[in-house]
This record gives sequence, structure tokens and C-alpha cells, in this order.
Amino acid sequence: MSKLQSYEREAFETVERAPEAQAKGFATVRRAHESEMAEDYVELIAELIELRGEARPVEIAERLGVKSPTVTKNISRLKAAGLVRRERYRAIFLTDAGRELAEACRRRHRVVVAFLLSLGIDEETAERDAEGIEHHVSTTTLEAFEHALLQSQSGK
Amino acid sequence: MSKLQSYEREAFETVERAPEAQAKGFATVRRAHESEMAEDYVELIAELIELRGEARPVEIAERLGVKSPTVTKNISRLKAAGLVRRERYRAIFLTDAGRELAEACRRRHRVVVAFLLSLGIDEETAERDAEGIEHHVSTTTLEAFEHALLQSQSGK
DNA sequence: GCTAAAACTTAGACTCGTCTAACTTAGGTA
DNA sequence: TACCTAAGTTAGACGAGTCTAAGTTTTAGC
Ligand SMILES: [Mn+2]
Ligand SMILES: [Mn+2]
Ligand SMILES: [Mn+2]
Ligand SMILES: [Mn+2]
Repeated sequence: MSKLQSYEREAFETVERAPEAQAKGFATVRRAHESEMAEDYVELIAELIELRGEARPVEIAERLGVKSPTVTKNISRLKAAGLVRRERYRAIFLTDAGRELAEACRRRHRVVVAFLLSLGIDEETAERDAEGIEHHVSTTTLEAFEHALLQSQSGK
Repeated sequence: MSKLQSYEREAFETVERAPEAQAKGFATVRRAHESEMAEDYVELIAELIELRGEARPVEIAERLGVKSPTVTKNISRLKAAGLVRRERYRAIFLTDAGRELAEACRRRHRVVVAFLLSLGIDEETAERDAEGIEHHVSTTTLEAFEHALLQSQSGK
């Protein structure tokens, strides 16, 4: 019972972390945010291609909740990064690299959502929170989520 | 067994979400990122005050892994936001609003870390991932984490 | 096949968070 | 107490990601 509720204010005294370790943590977060745009776009593009056969800027903008010039600019960034293929005024498709990234992101997204649902969280909240959380989940943590998911399934 | 491993590629067909709901999810993520700087700073400042009696820009910079002009600029933003109090060339202190925000963030941070640890994740990874995840955890999800934590503790 | 509407792009602006270079202040030590 | 060094600030640049306004292209309906 000594560690019980150790995350609560009462039972907690501030432990001093190594400055470099802490800095590395923040750097990792900043790096995750740098890839976030690309990940969300290719994930969405892959879904639209699956559903519609192509991904149109107008629907990307609608589902991302941004204006179309934002999509135009970001798509050209993705193109420069070798993730999408496209000609002006036409639909957007993924390159091999883009498809690969999209598949990894979609799988990670589904694991995070499924894990949150397994905790009893409602679908809307699970999807909303997962949209941010997914970019900060390391391989280690993703595996822990999958493992916990299997446990919760076998335990009914 | 029908839903078993439903998060895996094989068993999954793309479900179409409502565009507005999806857009709201992305908007929530963008909003979280807007408050992230303030949250991380006040959290760190509170810890330094507890450990050292004051928070110095030099240590904030070191622990955040950024250069000191970045800290100067961001601290002045926090001051404009009414979260910190300070005079030029002196240490930084929190206002009541800053202290309140810091406490909420510290508690949330601790819950997320404790939850990840309870999944069997190592400390370094838990701290690293939590630094990003914490900003995307809704009240609902935070409560689910706490609940799961209690379960795992009672179950040994 | 024309034409109006929808989709898309371009141009340009803005905020945020980072940086480097150069300057100023504070404080410990000789 | 004077000075040197460490700490902090200022100035200015930059990239990312958003926007609005205005232009261009495509497309669908008549
Ligand atoms: Mn996302
Ligand atoms: Mn984030
Ligand atoms: Mn954080
Ligand atoms: Mn934190």
C-alpha cells in the first residue's frame, strides 16, 4: 500500500530528473510534431482513396477542418517529401513511401483507438484523443497497448 | 472471436466517419498544441521553485533543450498571459493562475506516467511519451487512466 | 458546346516557436 | 572594489502551418 495512489498530490514529492533526459523528452515531442502534418495527411489520403478511389483537396480540407489553400500548400510539401504524386487540379495519390507511412499510421491509429475503447472510453472521445496521442506513442508503448488489448479481450 | 484483433489490418474495413466529427478532432489537437508551450513551462517552473526556491531561465533552457533567447521570448508570452511574474534579469515566479495551471498539469503528467508504468513500460519511455501524450488526454480519458490504475493496484 | 458554379491555386499576411549574433547586466572572486 | 564571467536580453531571421482575397481551371447542367 506504500505506492498506492503515488500519482496523487499528497503522496508525491518532486523527484529531480536528469536535465539531459528531460531535454531529450521535449526534443522527442518537438520531432513528433514535425512529422504530424505528413502523417495525418497521408493517413487521410489513404482512407479517401480506399473509400472513393481518389483523394480530393476539397474533402481533405473538410475533414481536416482547414481551408483549401492550406491543403494546397501542405500537399506540395508532401510532394517535395516524396510522399504523394499528383498533377495540378487533379486528385492526390500516394507514392510507395507515402503508402507505407500511411499504413503504419493507420495501424497505429487503430491500436490507440481500440486501446482507449478497451478502457471504457466512448467512441467520440477515443477518436478525438487518439488523433493527438498517436503521434507520441513509441514502439514500446504501442506494443504495451496491444498487449493490454489482448489481455482485456481474453479476460472477456 | 469476431471482434478479436479488430484493430489489425486483416479484420478491418475502413469505416467512414462524419466529416464534422473528424474535423472537430483535428481542431482539438491544434488547440492542445496552442496551450502546450504554456503548460510545459509552468509545470517546469513549479518544479524548479519547489526544488530550488526559484526558477532561473538558464535551467529552464537546459531542461527544455532550447536556447536562452527562446526562453526569454516565451516567458514574456507567459507574462502577457498572466501566468508568471518577474522582473528583468531576475528569477521567474508563478501567479495564482500560473500556479493553478501548473498544479493541474503536474497532476495530469503524473497520472499519465503512472498509467504507462502500470502497463509495464520502462521509466524513461514512460516519461518521454507522457511529455507529448499529456496534452491530448481529455478529462474523460484521464479519469479512465486513474480508474485503470486503481484496478491494477488492487489486483496487485 | 456554353457557361455558371465549384474546385483549385497563387499571393501575401500573420503567429508561433525556434535559432544565432551581439549586446547588457549581475554577481562572485581576487 | 573592480573586473571577469555567467546569465539574461535584444534584434533579426526563419520555417511551419494557418488564413483571406483574388485569380485560374475544371466540370456539370442546360
Ligand atoms: Mn493525428
Ligand atoms: Mn502533440
Ligand atoms: Mn508536455
Ligand atoms: Mn509534462
